[in-house]
Amino acid sequence: MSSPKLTPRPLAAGSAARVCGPPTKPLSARKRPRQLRSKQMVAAIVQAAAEIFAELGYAGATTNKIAQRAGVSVGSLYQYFPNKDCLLATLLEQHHGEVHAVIDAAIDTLSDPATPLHDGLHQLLSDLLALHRANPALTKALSAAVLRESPAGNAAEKDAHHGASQASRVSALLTGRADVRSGDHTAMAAVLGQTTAQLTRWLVHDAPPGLSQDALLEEVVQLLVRYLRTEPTS
Amino acid sequence: MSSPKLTPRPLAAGSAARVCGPPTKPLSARKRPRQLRSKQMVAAIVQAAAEIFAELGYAGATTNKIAQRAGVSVGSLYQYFPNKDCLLATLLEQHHGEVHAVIDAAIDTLSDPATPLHDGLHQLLSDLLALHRANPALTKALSAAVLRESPAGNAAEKDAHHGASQASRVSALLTGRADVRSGDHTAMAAVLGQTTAQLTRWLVHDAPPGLSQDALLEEVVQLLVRYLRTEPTS
DNA sequence: GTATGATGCGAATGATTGCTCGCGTTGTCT
DNA sequence: AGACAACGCGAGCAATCATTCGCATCATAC
Repeated sequence: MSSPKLTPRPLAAGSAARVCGPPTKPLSARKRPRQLRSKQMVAAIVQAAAEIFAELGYAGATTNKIAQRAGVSVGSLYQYFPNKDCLLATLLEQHHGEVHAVIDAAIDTLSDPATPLHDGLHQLLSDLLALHRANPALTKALSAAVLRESPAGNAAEKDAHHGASQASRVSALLTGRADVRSGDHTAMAAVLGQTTAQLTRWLVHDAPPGLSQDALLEEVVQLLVRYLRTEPTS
Repeated sequence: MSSPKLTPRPLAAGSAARVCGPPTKPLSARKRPRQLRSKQMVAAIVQAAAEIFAELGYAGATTNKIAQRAGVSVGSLYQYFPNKDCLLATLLEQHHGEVHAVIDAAIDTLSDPATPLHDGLHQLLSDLLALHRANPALTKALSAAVLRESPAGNAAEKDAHHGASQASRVSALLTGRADVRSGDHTAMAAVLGQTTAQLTRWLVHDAPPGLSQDALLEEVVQLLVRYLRTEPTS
């Protein structure tokens, strides 16, 4: 449906800037943009892909539509992106980069013992929310696409890698703060991370009607703060 | 890609037991199984659809493969299911039914003030986990399919409806229990529900390696209990 | 200025798929 | 037995899509 099967798709991988489709052997890399116009073209294609994926979702998007929106021909698109999945991988990588930046900032903020847990988490959640709200349709499409199997192998790996490193930083953070209760900080960091990620998505994409976003955001912050803080007395 | 566009797919909706594709006008219902063999056939098709969706995901599944697995012809399949989406809708409805049953049971359990918050929530989480573990691949495929737009319109509606009724029951439950802190119980019920749903999926499908499932389950229970309970002192 | 490779193009290819249609079978009623 | 309807079949239609290929155009080195 979207990958090499018999004869007409023996091609493999490489992307605008890196390899991308790592499944099979013949890892023939794709061309890299050298001249100015081709770099602009790649940028236009990525932008168009973001729009089309946002509008139609991964399944509904077609490489022809993306090329058309970008104002280039399909052939040109395939000159820099070996296949549709690589477009997705590029977008995913970009988005993950933004998310990780926000998280890193939050980790830094909370590394200062003077920052109240509540404030740091509130800041994190609002930043994440703002990020998703900048283009809700795209983030939704990306989340959906990630769920399919074999989305974009190496983007997932890269994300998992960075994610793991962040998880250990968070774990250390928890251990370092006096206002965080003791416990298995590794597990707590994992729960914290997932809860943040999942509930952020929820707030942006399926906000329950009739409840204020701000109120819900504060509820989520409460959820996290109460989970982490040392009991007032106990 | 999967729905009527020009001329060759003017058909509309109806399912093995109910209408299913509510988008356009000509709501010509599908045949209903009357004789025994046709009922068996419908059951076989549903079973095969569950297997194929689980193995290949929604996108990878084809009606021909499903029919083949069920040991019937495509034509027969289309006699009872107007389109691929209806197969998904049927599976979704079935799964939602199971989930809601578990939740209802938990609500009942927790309605008894003698049941500790922790125990009731632990029970809920483990039941949900068991449910997902019964067929992880299928539940994963279903979650992924739901994320696409226009998955199966009326299954989503039905679920939303039942979900809303459960949310208000949970809200009342929170208000009724002495060990639950005061606050916006409507919002809290929403957060509670989402957290439960999302983290359950996480535990089943992306369990972080190196951490015991039981330990993580207990962490999630802690997350919820600490969120809800009245502060030991304050 | 002209040779050479990078760049760009888009019609065409080959495969896949959702779904229909005409015909043969089985079950039921009388 | 005869007749009618429910049932079941699967080749094939019409459409969609990812991807390719041969050719035209641009940039640059000489």
